Amino acid sequence: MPSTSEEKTEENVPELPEVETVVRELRPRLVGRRITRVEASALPLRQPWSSAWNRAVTGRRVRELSRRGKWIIIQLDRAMHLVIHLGMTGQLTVVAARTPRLPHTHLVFDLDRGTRQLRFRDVRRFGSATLYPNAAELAHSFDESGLGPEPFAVSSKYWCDRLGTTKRCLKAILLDQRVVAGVGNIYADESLFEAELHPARLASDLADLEADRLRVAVKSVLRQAIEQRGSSIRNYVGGSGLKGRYQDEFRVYGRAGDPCPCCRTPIARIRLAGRSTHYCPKCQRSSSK
DNA sequence: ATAGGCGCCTGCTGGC
DNA sequence: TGCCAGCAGGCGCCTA
Repeated sequence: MPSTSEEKTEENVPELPEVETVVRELRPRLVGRRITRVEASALPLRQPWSSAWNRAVTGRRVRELSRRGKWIIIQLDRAMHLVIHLGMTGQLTVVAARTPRLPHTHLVFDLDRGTRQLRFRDVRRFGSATLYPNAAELAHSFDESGLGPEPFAVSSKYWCDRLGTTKRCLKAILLDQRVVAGVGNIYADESLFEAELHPARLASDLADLEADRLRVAVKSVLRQAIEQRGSSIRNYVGGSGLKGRYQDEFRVYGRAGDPCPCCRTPIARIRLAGRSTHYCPKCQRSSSK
């Protein structure tokens, strides 16, 4: 295991592959450790950290780390669950306690004898940390928000049903966490390119074959991104100090004006579902084919 | 049901 | 050189 995990100052855009990478890298550094002290900054995150939670988590051991969509789930003793969302700029790391604390560090958990710390840093504070007393409360919370299935568990039938019964465009569908959990702006664009589908196409206008092409493309793009440890646009994510490499594989995202890797047509950039959207006007036709 | 807009928040960039 | 508008966007909320 690498001995240090330095934090970087730049930002990242954590979607499913980045969150998965964080979970994988933190798991061996966190599972089995006991939280011995908690320190919260004065500035609130999206979900303010309650001082009562300090007492609740102190003394508990970390049992397991998992991921659901873009949510990081830290299971503690007696089924208590600490759930973290990285928002836009969140970073979760385990470091030696002596490591200088960077600005915008909002939560610090001392581990074991205080030689190491779990730190949550978030420049824009779009992230959150929430404590659930048991698994049922957590499940209820996910349920209430309507969080959709994991991309790798989406069946062909579910997907075609969901797409067939909505008048929304494909980009909006992919960004909707209730349809499928974990896809954000980058992987939505990359998946639509992979599937050769125009982001503005109406979901209900797709033939089942086209819809399924998108389902498979999402899985494929996410899987490859996870293999590359996610994307580091201006930085990297995670606890091991290794950069993600998937940003080198982007075929449309952030490449407006660049030649399409398939046909050399300049990549277009439009605004869709309130997000900047990148696509190839030739490979991704707006009408069915 | 769905689109669109806003607010949250900070840091960077480009135009003048 | 300096200033400031614009932009980045996940999510929850609001209105039309």
